[in-house]
Amino acid sequence: MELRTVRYALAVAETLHFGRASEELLVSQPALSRQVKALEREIGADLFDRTSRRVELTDSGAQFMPLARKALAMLDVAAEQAREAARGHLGQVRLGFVATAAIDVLPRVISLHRAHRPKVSVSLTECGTGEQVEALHTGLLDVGLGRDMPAVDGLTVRVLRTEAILLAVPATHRLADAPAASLDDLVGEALVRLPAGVARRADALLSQLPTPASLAATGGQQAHQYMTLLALVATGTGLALVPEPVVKLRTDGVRYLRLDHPDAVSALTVTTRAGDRSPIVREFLAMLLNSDLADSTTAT
Amino acid sequence: MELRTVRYALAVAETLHFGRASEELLVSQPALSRQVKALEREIGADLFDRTSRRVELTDSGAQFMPLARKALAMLDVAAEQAREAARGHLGQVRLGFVATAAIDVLPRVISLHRAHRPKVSVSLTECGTGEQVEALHTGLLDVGLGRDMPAVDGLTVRVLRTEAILLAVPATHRLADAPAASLDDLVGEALVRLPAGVARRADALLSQLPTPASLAATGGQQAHQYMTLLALVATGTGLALVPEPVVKLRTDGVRYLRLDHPDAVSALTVTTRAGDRSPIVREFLAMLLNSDLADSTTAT
DNA sequence: ACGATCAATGCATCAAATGCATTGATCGGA
DNA sequence: TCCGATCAATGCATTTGATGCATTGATCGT
Repeated sequence: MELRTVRYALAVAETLHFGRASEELLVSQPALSRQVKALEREIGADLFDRTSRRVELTDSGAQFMPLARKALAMLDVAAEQAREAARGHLGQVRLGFVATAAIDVLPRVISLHRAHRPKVSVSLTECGTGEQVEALHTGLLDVGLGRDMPAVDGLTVRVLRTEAILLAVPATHRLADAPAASLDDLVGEALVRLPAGVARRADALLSQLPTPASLAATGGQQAHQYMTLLALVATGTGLALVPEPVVKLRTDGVRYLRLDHPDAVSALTVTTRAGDRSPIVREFLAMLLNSDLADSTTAT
Repeated sequence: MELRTVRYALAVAETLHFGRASEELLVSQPALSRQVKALEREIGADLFDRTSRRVELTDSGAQFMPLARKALAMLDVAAEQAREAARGHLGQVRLGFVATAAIDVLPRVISLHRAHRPKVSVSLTECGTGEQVEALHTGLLDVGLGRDMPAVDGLTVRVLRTEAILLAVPATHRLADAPAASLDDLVGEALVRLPAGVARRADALLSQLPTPASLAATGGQQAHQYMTLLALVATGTGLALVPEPVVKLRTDGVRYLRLDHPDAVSALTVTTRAGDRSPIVREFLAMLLNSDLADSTTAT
C-alpha cells in the first residue's frame, strides 16, 4: 500500500466522482481509476461501488476512509513534530542535579524552562556530580547540574555560576559572631563532613590545613545530606564547610561565616556530552547560560 | 511522503544499521540510503545522526518514529476492517421497525444478531411501515421491519412471517367467551381504531363489512398506540382489531378472539433497497430469513 | 432510440526507484 | 601513526511502474 494511492482513494471518497477528484489531484482520470482499483485489489475489498453513472462508498470503503484519513493526519503530525524537535521546541531533556542545586537553582531553572519551551519536558534525577559522568556517558542523562565537575574526556563542562563555600558553626561557638574566618581557625576544631569525594572543594580546602591530623578526632563524623550535617552542627558536634545555597536550608542554631581563602568557592557546573548535537539539549543549555542564573563570566 | 520511504526509515530506526535494514527490506543499501535521505529532506529535519561508524536517532527521529509506526499500523487496521466489512462482519445496519415488531420479534432479532455478528452494530428507529419506504429510499434506513409493506418500486419486500389479526373485546362483552368471531359480529359494534393507513390490513377488513355505515358512530374514536387502544377496549369503549403480538401487551379486561376470515392475517415484512449490494445488509437479511423467526414460506 | 456523461482499458511515454561499482569517512589494531 | 576494515554516500546505467492520450463501454435522461 502506498500513500499516493490512499490519497487518491480519499479524494474519490470525498467527491464521489473520479473526474473531479482527478482534477483536484492534478492527475488524469484514467490514472486515478487505475490506482484506486489497484488499491482495492491490494486490500482485497472494493472500496467503491461504481457504475458509469454514480460512485458511492461500499461498506468496506466506509470503514476504510476514516481510519485512512487519521493515519495520513498522523503522519503529518509526525513530520511536524520532527520539525519542532529539530528546532529544539519539542521533546525531552533528562537533567541530573546535585542536592545543593535543588535548593535554589533548580526550581528557577525549571520555571524558566517551562515558560520558554513548554513542549519540552524535563525529567529530573538527583545525581551526585561523580555519578553524572557515567550517567551522561551511558546516555541516561542529557545534562548534569553538578558542583565542580572536573574535565572529563567526552564531556563538555561549563560553569553556570560560582558560589562561596561557607563555614557553618554552632550558634554557641566562639566564632559565631565573627564576621569571617580563616582556614587556621579550623585547627583543633571538630568537623562534620560528607562522605569523601562528594564535596570535593571542601575536601581540597581541608587538605590545605597545616596538619591534617588536626581533624583526625572527627574522622568518623559523617552525614550523607546537608540537612543532617547542619543538624549535627546545630547540636555542637562540630563545624562544617557548606556551599552557599545551604544557608537557605536551616538557620536555627547555626551561623555561617565567610571563609577568607581564595579556594573557598565552589562552581555550579553544567555538563553535557561533548558530541551531543541534540538541538533540544543545546537550546536548554543556551537558555541556562544566558539566564540571570548564570555568572557574567561563563568560561569552561 | 510515501509509505515505502517511511517503512525504510522505520527499518533503519529499528536496526540502526543501513546495511542490515536494507537486507530486511530486500533492497540494496544505496537505495535505502537515498530514500531515507529523501524523506528527511521532504520532512525538513534529519531523522538520523549518522557517521560511517554509527547510526542513531536524532531528537526529530525519536519524535517521528513512534507516530509513523502507529500510522502504518492504523492503515493495516483500516485494510483489515475493509475486508471484514466486505464479508459483512463489521459495520452498521440501520433498522426501522413498527411498534408491533418491537413487542416480540425485535428483541429476538437483536439477540440473534448480536450472537451472530457481534461487530455489526444495529441502529434502531421506530418507524411506521409507510415511513419506511421513504427512509429506505433516502438511505436513512437499510432495513425496514414493517407490516404488510406493499410492493414499491426500488424496494425488495420479503415476508418474514404472517400473524393473525385478532379481535380484542372487553372482558364484559357478550363475545368475550366465544371461541372465535366473524366479521358479521362487528356489525353495530363500536370500534376503536388507529389512524387511517397505519393498520392497513385491519382497515381493509373493515371495508368488507356489509354496511360501512355500521361503524360511523365510532369514527372519532382513535388511538395512536396499541397500548392506548387496548386501554380503550378494556374500558368498554369499543372493540379493536389487533395483530397477534399485541396479545403480549396487556390482558386485563381484554379478551382476544380469532377472526374467522381469510384476510384476518397480517404479514411482518422485511424491506430493503432493491439495489443494495451491502454485504452487511445481505448478511443481516439472510440471518433474519433463515432464523426460527421466519415462516417456512418465505416468498416475496 | 439517441446523445451525453463518466469510469475503464490499450498503448506509448516518462519519472522515479533500484542495483552495481565506487568513493569517502571513521574506528580499531599493529 | 599508519593501515585495514566497516559502513554510509554518490555516480551511472537500468528497470519498474505510474502517467497521459485516445478510446471503449455502460448507464441515464430526453
